[in-house]
Amino acid sequence: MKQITIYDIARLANVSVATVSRVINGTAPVKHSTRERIEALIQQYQFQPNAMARSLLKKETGIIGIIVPDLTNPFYTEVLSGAEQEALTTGHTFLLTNSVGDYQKESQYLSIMREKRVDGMIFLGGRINLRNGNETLDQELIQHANTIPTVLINGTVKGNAITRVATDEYAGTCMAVQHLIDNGHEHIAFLGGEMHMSTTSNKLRAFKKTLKDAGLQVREEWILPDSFSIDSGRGLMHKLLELRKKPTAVMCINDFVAIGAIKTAVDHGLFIPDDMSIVGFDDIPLAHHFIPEITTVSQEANELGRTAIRVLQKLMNREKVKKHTVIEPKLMLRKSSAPFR
Amino acid sequence: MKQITIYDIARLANVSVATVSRVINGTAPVKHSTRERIEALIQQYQFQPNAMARSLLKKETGIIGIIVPDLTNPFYTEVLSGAEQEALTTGHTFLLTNSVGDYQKESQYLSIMREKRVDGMIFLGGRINLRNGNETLDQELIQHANTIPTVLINGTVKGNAITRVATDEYAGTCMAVQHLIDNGHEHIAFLGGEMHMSTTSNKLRAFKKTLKDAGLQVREEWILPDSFSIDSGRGLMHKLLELRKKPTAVMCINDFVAIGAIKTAVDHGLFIPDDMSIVGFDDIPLAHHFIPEITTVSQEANELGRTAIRVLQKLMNREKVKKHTVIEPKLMLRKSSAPFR
DNA sequence: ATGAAAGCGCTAACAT
DNA sequence: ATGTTAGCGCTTTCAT
Repeated sequence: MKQITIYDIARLANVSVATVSRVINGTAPVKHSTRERIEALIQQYQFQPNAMARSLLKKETGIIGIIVPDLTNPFYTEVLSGAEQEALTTGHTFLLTNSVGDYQKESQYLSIMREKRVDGMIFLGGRINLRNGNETLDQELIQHANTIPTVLINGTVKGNAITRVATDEYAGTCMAVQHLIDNGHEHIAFLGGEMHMSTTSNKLRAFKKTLKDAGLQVREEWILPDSFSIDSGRGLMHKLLELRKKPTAVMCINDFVAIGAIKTAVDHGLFIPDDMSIVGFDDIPLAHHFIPEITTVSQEANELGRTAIRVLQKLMNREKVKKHTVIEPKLMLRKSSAPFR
Repeated sequence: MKQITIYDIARLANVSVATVSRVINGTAPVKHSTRERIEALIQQYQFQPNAMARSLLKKETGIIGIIVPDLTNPFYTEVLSGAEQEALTTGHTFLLTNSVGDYQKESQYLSIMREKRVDGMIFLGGRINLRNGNETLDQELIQHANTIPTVLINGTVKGNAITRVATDEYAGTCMAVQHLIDNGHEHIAFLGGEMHMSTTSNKLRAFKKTLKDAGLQVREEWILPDSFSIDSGRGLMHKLLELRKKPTAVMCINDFVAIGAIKTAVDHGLFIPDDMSIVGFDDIPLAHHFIPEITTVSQEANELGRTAIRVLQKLMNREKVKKHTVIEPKLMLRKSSAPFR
């Protein structure tokens, strides 16, 4: 099954490879008759130029490398989907890798991207979400970003050395907590997240600040980090319901935790939102299909992905870009939150 | 930012490029001292061989092309995730494209895969799920599959000309419907799906057959195709509830439709499963987190992805493979179905 | 309008 | 153990 090359076409058409190249790329005028002869041959033999060979000298691959931490998380796939739509406009395709948040895999994939000479890179999750960063990991990433145009989504590295696009999680959390306060809630808990992740500390800071500004007390026993999963939400709500003094509203680190929390609350005979208001974060598609529909903060995931690619495209064109693009979150008022009483 | 090449390293180490190539690939013994010298240089300059150049003569890219119809659909990402894990074992990376079920995009992406000389291809959705196929589209795909090892997931082309891996949707549907019958339901509806898709006709055939074998009547007004979305499920349940004679159980084309159906039913004051049993298909992660947890047929999406890659790996190694690998579905008994009355 | 030939960065015979 | 060299399939001067 030998692949047919430009030489084969040239020989069959009785022209040089240069001429064939010209008709393929339209880089120079070619006599009508010979052009037609060549085009017919290309059609007939289903000839497709070898992108490797071309990339080798053009130094462009048309590929954007993407590193995501979890392909089954709807938030990331939504970002991916937006990015894909935008990348289409410049004909770029994705080399996709799934790091599972494993730093070693991230390193491995960074190498692969370099070897394959991707035109640009998008990085999500993992090392760029560490609360205190990690010198070595950051250095490695920065070095890659020096060779390959790179955009970080919802994260950063030491010294904010790499271009990034991010939702304003702090503002988003403030909006959500304020919404609860405006509804008369004075006893509000915070559920989920891992303390060593920047997301968690950002949201928690916003949470505390908003309570304080409203003159409300921050009760440490109502601040329960753990992780980001539905199961985590279930367990945490369990803990909350065992407390002597219970909150009337709960802010969750994300929609998964909110779903878990609601499930457990419902299992315990509570009515949501009548007995307790619960709000999430992310606005995954499921959030507005769940029963009850979940009040949450939209990260505009699709837009986040699109924007990241737009910024990356500029970067690849050597245009000037803002080091930091902020996407404003939106509060999505739905059915899992209600006025107190 | 000129990329450093093997020539640069060779010059700096006072050896020939061949020697450098040898230490990089370990293809021949190199004197300890020179090896160390070279390795140090590689480290120092962060040299990474250009995969394009290598691929050009090895005729291997280490890339598997994937065409999916919808990146935001949890079923597909679950398949993708399984595939990714398996591909990792042979160091393959994914060139991912999102066809949105658009045949023209599929064609475009097929071309890209050819140009980029991917080592293999996985194809999901779109043209391979057409009930009656499409001569031209099939021909195109078959032609590509002749050059590039290709595996179809849950679909086929004319004459089953391409290797495929698929869930037994027919058997899965039979299991689910039989489960309803075993629970005393005699009035069962079928919701969702588009009639021109093979999935729909396969499941519908199974549905009718199972009812008939149980001596039950198939009522055409209870067979309501439409599409595969949550909104579709909502609309269809709406229609169902307007009927004079209502079913006591519903088989849905997939979990999305089931979710929509449940939502509408609940909105209308029905209790699920007490007033009506509803079962889905796919077992997306959400299915067992929904309230109520949804009885459904697991497609073993992760396993489906893994298997497809395993088959593809054999294909790429020119090993002999079965033209058709079947994945057996599993019935997941949960809370959205219950005995009649 | 077309052709000849150099070169992109690497590997693998073939020599030494 | 190491070097020389011929490609891999293409684009792009530079000639003609």
